[in-house]
Amino acid sequence: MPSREAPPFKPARGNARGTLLDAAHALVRRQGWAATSVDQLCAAAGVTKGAFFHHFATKDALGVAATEQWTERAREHIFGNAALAAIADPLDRVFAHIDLRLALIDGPAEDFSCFVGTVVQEAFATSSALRFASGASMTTYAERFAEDIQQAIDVHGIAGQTSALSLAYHVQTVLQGAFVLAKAKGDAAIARESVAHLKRYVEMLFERGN
Amino acid sequence: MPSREAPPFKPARGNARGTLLDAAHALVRRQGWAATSVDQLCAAAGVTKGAFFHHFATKDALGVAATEQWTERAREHIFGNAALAAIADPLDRVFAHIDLRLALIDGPAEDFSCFVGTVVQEAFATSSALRFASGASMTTYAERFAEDIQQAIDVHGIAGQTSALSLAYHVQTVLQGAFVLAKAKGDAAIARESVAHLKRYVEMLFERGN
DNA sequence: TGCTACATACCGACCAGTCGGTAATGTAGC
DNA sequence: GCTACATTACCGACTGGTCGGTATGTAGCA
Repeated sequence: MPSREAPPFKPARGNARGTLLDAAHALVRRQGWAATSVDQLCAAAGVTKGAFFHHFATKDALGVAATEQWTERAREHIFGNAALAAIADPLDRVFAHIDLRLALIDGPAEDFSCFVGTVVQEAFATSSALRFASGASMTTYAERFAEDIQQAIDVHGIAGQTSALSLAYHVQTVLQGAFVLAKAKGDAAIARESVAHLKRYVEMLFERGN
Repeated sequence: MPSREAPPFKPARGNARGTLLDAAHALVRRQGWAATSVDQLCAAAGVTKGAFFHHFATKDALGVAATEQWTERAREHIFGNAALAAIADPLDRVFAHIDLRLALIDGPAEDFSCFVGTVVQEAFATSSALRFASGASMTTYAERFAEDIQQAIDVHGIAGQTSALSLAYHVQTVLQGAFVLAKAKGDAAIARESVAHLKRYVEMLFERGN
């Protein structure tokens, strides 16, 4: 018999904040920002309302924190992907990036769609804090991706006067639009098809494939 | 003195339904579906709650009707555009279509963004009625646009094995994504840039321009 | 002892939806 | 062309429940 009694189902003190952010990512992607209540978030995270408002001053503040965490996770999973980062040729890396995003589009839309895009679609006009955080998230991703694209341009050249940053934003646009179409059609295939068009466009710009 | 007294500001019987649909298009595009309450819709339309539930059984039912009206309006404004329909060469018509969509992207996002995309982003998993209506709206637009694209392919040919319908959906994807990016960046310019990328892609597919 | 990390109970505002009623608009019979 | 009745369009007070947020208390750790 241990001197300590068995853990009496205490929900582990100290991680309420992180659990709430995870719950936000899951619930908001499924049912949107406004339709997700603080009570629902607390129930999903297994914490009480007191814990919620201990960590976040308002629901909006949680949204901002969840957006920042989402951005950080995206950086880790996509730009931190070891196999992808190991690719020497920057253009190969750009295509591998697109292929990675394509591969992630599978199953129900609530699992692959973007938390940030969902939030900003609803809140851009009514919450400047959420609008600003969402804009920063998109900018961070695009600027980081533009670095790879610029390297590819430097090595291989590109058709027309396309800028790396503009192309990076276009990739984001296609992904965000693909999520919307997938939700409307109830099918991820339509989203993958659009990303395939996008990939072909980039191939054409770099005069590769064909 | 007329025998009839002056009209005592009666809000014109018989158009409550249409006014509510217009209010829905405006309010939902600005603040999203869930954040738009029935009371707000009534206030904006200048009708009472009694009128609302006389015409629509539920809030969802109004959403379905507003989606159908949105689809019809899009058909009129875009495919019914006289100058566009008069273009003889189908490929010219396809480019004029894209240019028209590009020209509409101006001012605040709540004025050019898509009602259907906004609704389905929030409601796809929680309201099958709204999901279905949104899917039908997107399908209607894409299938109609694909007719023009198919004619262009028949006349001019196209690179690769691209299908007209797939390309039509891709155009829609880029537009929907452009609306999301415009909201996040607080700037329509980023949306126009993506549509410019899209136009260049179509030009390359049809080996035109450059 | 004092601070952090919660929990519990509660608040007024607002939510979608209901319901009994009224006024305008057909419509059928004579 | 007038009455009787049916139908449609609309009104607004009301309901049970949920909303975001607050006030106060407490358990665990330094």
